[in-house]
Amino acid sequence: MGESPDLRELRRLSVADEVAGVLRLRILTGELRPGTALLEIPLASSLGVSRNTMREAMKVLSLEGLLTRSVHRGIAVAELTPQDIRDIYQLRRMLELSAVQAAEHPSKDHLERLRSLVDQYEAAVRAGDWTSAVASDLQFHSLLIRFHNNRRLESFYQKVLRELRMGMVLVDRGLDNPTRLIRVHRSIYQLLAAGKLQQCAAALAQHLEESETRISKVISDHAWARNRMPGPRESAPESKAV
Amino acid sequence: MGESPDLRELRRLSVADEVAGVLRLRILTGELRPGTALLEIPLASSLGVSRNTMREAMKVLSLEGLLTRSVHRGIAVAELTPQDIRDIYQLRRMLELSAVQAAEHPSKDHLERLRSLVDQYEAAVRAGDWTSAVASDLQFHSLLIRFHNNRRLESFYQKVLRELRMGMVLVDRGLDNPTRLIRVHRSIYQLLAAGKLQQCAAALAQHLEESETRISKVISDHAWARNRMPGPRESAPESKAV
DNA sequence: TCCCTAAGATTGTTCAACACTTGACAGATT
DNA sequence: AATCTGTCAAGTGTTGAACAATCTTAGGGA
Repeated sequence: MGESPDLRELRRLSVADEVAGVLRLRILTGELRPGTALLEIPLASSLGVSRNTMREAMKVLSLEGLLTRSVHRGIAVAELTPQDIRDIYQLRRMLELSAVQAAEHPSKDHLERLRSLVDQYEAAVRAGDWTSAVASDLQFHSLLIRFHNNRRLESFYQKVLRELRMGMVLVDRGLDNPTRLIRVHRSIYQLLAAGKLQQCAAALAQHLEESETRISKVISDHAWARNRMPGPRESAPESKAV
Repeated sequence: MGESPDLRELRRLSVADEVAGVLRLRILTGELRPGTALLEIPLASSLGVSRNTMREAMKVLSLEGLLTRSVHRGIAVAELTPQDIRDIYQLRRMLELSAVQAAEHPSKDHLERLRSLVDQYEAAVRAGDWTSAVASDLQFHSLLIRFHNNRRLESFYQKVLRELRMGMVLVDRGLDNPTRLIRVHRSIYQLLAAGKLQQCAAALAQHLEESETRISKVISDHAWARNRMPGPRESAPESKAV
């Protein structure tokens, strides 16, 4: 297929990975809704890549838990069940709270980045750009995990939050009081920067609690259209025996 | 390539996933040593599959962290750095200890499975089957995580332990005192079953400490053959920006 | 010796074909 | 009418061959 013959910027990424990136974005922004079936050939040609490349990209996303594949039946954008929400928030509590409590000597750089994300979040909310607000929100929380100083944990946590983000984008548009969340984030940041780690953890815990309540309510309300695919639905990503 | 025309047992797995399974096993048993370069075409034809299928399988394993790929330069079995060991054991402490402490009301079935793995471990050690011993060992620890009752966490943890297992198989053949580890495992199990969770956690903590010391010593000793690939080596699995 | 270039090898990507599953539909059977 | 069965189309799973892009290596020239 005819490509733009640019050598944009010495790409270090394979086309397949770029395609995975494009799809990931479309899923996370809600442009591709959960449950949507994805056909290999139309999707591949719409992006100007071959079917094999598209398959590689889809393999990536299905391992990330953003797509679910059942053999010979097709691929669809993953859907979050109430159980998924419960799992994810249990992990958030476990990992974010202990991260904050481990933040004895935060680096200037790290704090600065957190503050910047609070600002971005505020700007996005005020601008009404909900997709971008959700992104800043989750990036903020993801950055908290960095206090554990463990790359594996960080990449796992980003994967977890990506799954959540997929649900949040659809969910929170009609949020009653978004400016309140700005204050909450800012206060979490300030307590952290002031070294009041226990208070910070407490604030964070309450924030997570409210967040889970809100999203799990909406998710279970949306459980109407989920009556197809009666087969046993695996909520965890593809995996093999050890 | 000529296949066996059997319909063995209505396979629910794609060939690509089966191939991934074969390679995973070869890596985890140490048949494929860390650092080994993998060529697509020879490997594919040796398993009787096409190159595309082999690529899909390799994509899976590289996302699992068992293979490292650098564009246009090839794929190799991943190597554990001392930093990796540190990360992994930090996670093990964080997740296994809290799991044990959460085991207030263990199910009969769960306890039974743990006990069975202790037995398997003992049998493997006595039989001198080190590969299988390592497998039982890590399965035991992986099963501890189940007390968290969180599928995402469980599948993440299995991935982490797989990375570790790759290193352990090469490492521990000349272990000075393997029967001592049998006693340690058994005592961890017994404390758990007796509900003495704090003592159990303490024993587990010490066990992990010794284990880390032992393996990190051997890993850093083995750091001689690691002088190729001077480029920036990513130890975390492939990932994209959020 | 050092730099440059060309050749070879290997990966990245595309294309076209075929086999196999699945789901749906139409006709036959009761 | 309801159910069963065979057929068929759509879509995925897999293959094999080709070409493009890139890295590595070996020579050749200064």
